[in-house]
Amino acid sequence: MNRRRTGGARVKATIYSIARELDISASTVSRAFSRPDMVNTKVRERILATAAAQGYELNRAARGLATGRTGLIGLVVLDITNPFFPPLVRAVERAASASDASVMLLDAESGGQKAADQLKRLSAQVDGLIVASPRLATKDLQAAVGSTPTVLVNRAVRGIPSVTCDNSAALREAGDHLVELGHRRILLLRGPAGSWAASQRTNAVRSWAQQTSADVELVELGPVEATYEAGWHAAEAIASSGATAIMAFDDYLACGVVGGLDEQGLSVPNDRSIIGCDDVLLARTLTPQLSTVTAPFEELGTRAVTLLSEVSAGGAPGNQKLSGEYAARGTTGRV
Amino acid sequence: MNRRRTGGARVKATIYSIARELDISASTVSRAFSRPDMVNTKVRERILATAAAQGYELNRAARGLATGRTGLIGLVVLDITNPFFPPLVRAVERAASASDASVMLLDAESGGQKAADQLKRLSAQVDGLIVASPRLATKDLQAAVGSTPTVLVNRAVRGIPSVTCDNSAALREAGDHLVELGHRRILLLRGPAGSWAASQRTNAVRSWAQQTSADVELVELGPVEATYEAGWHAAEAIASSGATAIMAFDDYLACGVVGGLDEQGLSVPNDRSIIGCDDVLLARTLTPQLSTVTAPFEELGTRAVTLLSEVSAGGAPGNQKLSGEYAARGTTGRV
DNA sequence: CTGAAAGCGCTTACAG
DNA sequence: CTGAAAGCGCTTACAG
Repeated sequence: MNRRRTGGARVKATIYSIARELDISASTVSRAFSRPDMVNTKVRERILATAAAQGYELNRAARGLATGRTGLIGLVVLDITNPFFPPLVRAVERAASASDASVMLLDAESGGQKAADQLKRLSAQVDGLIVASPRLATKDLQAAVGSTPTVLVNRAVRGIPSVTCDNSAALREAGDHLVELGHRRILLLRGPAGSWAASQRTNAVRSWAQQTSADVELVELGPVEATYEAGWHAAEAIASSGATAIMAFDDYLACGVVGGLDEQGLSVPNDRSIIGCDDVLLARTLTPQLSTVTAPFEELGTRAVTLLSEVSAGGAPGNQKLSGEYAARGTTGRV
Repeated sequence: MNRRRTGGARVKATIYSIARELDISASTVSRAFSRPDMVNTKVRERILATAAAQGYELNRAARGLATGRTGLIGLVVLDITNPFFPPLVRAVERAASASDASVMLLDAESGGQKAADQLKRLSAQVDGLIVASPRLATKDLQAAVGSTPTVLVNRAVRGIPSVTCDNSAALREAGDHLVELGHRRILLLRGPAGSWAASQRTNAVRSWAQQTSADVELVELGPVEATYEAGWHAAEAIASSGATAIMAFDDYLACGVVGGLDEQGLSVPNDRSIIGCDDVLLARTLTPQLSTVTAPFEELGTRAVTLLSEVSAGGAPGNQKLSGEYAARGTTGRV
């Protein structure tokens, strides 16, 4: 057996290969990485140097086995293809890597039993779960999650910490803005049935409509899927509803409505005004730009990661509420 | 110490806890999961039953340590926020989970040294890497990847297998379509400097322009970033270029141009025609829908995963070329 | 088909 | 500050 050795040993670098080369114990090498202040500075430096020379990379699976912590965060999204999720994924990824964790992504593809099974499998491999998958049935969720620390995004389930976005103030403001612009008959295009966010937003708009001093008439349409197509198809009914302004569940849906209204020969904001929610990429690429309620993606992600580490540490944090802000842009005009 | 025991043992389920309960060896339990046909059917059934009863989930990190394969695929994307990536991520995720692997996501956030470091770290934790990050410097890429099996998406680097999309035929077709519609002065809005896909597409359009029998004059603008804003800002120059049609590097950029042209008082397709590339979500949500060259996301993802497993198995597959198709939609009209 | 045993690459309590 | 040793939860060659 003629092992090729060029310069350093060409064997796989481990704490042992480093220890051998330096003639010290593997324990010390291990400590140099896991608890650097426990080892002599000189020694540590030599370890780091030969680690670099050998191209050593810590094997996280092995560490995970020894410590019981994998350094992995499972991130479950409803549908990565929905423009709401990419900015959230990015924020979570950033926050995770800041705390030296990596993220395993699971695209739940709209929930269903398969998603529940995959979630169950995932939950066993990670330190914690961040779930942004509003459609997963609560029971499946609880069952799949088991005892894995979990935090929910934009959804509240009894007993599971969450970070949610309270848009009621912003939606009020949005409604008031429409009133100022002279709108009186306003259509609320409700989001998906069973979506926590959808019912929150619906309630917020309803209560605004009831409490406003103006003589507002709220027409409701839905529930509908939160997709462009759904919005597009709703446009006909919207056009004939007599409403001059639309408050849509989210931007994605709102963009579809704008497209569909165009098909009906109606232009925004001249013929109709519309307001979305979330401020996703589509909101900015729409011409004119969509008036909307912004979602603080960056913070949603950061807080989710922070909450998760609190749960992992044994805490029982409550629900964190962030809030969106109304941004009047190009799709709201005088009646 | 009063351990609570309700029904089954409340200890963590492992192959040992199952073995103990069934009074068999852990080896057999292990085989029941890793190589089921090696164990007696009856025995296997009992194992599976008590595993379910105990809520056992295989610890993949432990398996990984033992086998040297983690069951993890690292997926590196340039920028998850760019609409090109979500469909790709989804396709990869699907294909991975079909072969019982999970994906670890790394958002390279436009490359840079940080991304290279993160990649290096990631590469040590996964069985293989799928890299869709055109900006990562080739050297960094090669260094970070080391000996980890890797496949590139939409980029070709000597010595690394890849799956790319050859759009030249579709771009020719797109060009011909513009000519048919009466366009003669056509502006090529080039993508980012250093992007492999951008140079491919640029070359394809140039060679089409040279070879076409029509009297086409190709005006070039760029390189520019592939973002909405970049497209938007390019619109002024485009408007004054005298070109009646634009072929843009990708859809994202094209949508920005449409927005910017609108700002210039120019409408699409009446005043200008435009064609994008990739067929991302934005292409469909634009009003009118964007004429574009479609990218076969699903296949891109599937093939990448397949290629990766070939590399892991010791093969040295070459580059796989898929191809896009021209889809004439609403943004191309008569001059 | 099954079991005993060694090993994967770390960590960490314990003893120095 | 350092080392020897046990252990994390699996897999697998080897012997039966």
